[in-house]
Amino acid sequence: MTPEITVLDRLLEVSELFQKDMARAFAGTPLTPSRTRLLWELAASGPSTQHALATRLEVSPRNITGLVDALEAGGYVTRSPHPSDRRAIIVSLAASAQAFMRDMQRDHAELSAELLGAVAPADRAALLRGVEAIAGRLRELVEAEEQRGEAAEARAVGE
Amino acid sequence: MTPEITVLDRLLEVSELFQKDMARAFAGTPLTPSRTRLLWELAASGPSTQHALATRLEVSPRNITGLVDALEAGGYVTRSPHPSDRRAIIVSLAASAQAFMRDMQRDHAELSAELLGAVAPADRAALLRGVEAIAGRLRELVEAEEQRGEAAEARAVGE
DNA sequence: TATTGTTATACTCTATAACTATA
DNA sequence: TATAGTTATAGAGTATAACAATA
Repeated sequence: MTPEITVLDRLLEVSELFQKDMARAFAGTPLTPSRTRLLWELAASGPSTQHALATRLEVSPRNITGLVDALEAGGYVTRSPHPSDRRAIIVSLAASAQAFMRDMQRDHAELSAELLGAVAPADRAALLRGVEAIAGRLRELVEAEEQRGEAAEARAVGE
Repeated sequence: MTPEITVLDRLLEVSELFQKDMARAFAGTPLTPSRTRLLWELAASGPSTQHALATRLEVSPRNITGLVDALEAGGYVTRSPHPSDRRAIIVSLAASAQAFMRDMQRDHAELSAELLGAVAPADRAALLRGVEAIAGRLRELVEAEEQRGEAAEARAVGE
């Protein structure tokens, strides 16, 4: 009774291969998956406080301190004072990192196109719809889990 | 010029959500993604030496030592001497973990079915073909990268 | 009193290198 | 001489808790 290989397994394999590819691409640089993720977030949302980054990336503020420390040391980001709140720090992409992120985005788009190109043209629309449906359903399931978890926590606190 | 959301992005999102779901499911247990991965490997391939696990999971033998230490302490696996090679150690799933893994496989299969169920029946065949094609192409790309890397290493050693 | 970021501490994952016991 | 696993060491990601400066 060997378990069947399912669509889900293939999706997870794609993600694993993708991460392997990234790791190889960034070997020899100070960029790690977590740091790269922070750079993507900065590229997408613009200069942000560390607190905002922690919230959006769903990690602890302490964790952001470490990631920003490393990225700042590598010249990828800069820290500057918040104009009105002297407790806060604004993290921005360094000028060179902006060009770097544009390259990353271009490479990512090219890879996406390359992979979609491997799919039979007649299958592409259904593939897109199908993946969208799977992502949507999984989002629902995870959200339901989260709410159940929060409810349990609230009960525990209330006791 | 906001980057488009692509099939690849959706695939990566699915993987991220899946991992989030796993993390939630294993909260409060000593099971982490790496340890769970080792358990899956043992369930799939049967009792194995640590060296074999290191090779198949593509991590260092030292890393396996730590993972097996934790899993052994948690009662998930047992270490026993190799029958003919006194250097080697055989790692096996503990009896309780065998039942546990059957449950995991069942849950995984149910989740896969649930997600495929969210896809319009008419789209399913094309989805399967499409995801297979993407995984295949990405496998090729990563393999090509690997070989280029090895060639470069060989040149460096030869110098 | 609440919030922002940091220091302190701890655990996990991971790797390389040196070492022990065995092959 | 080569291999299996461990000890030693180190860097990275992550979390919580305590604390300083500011709101």
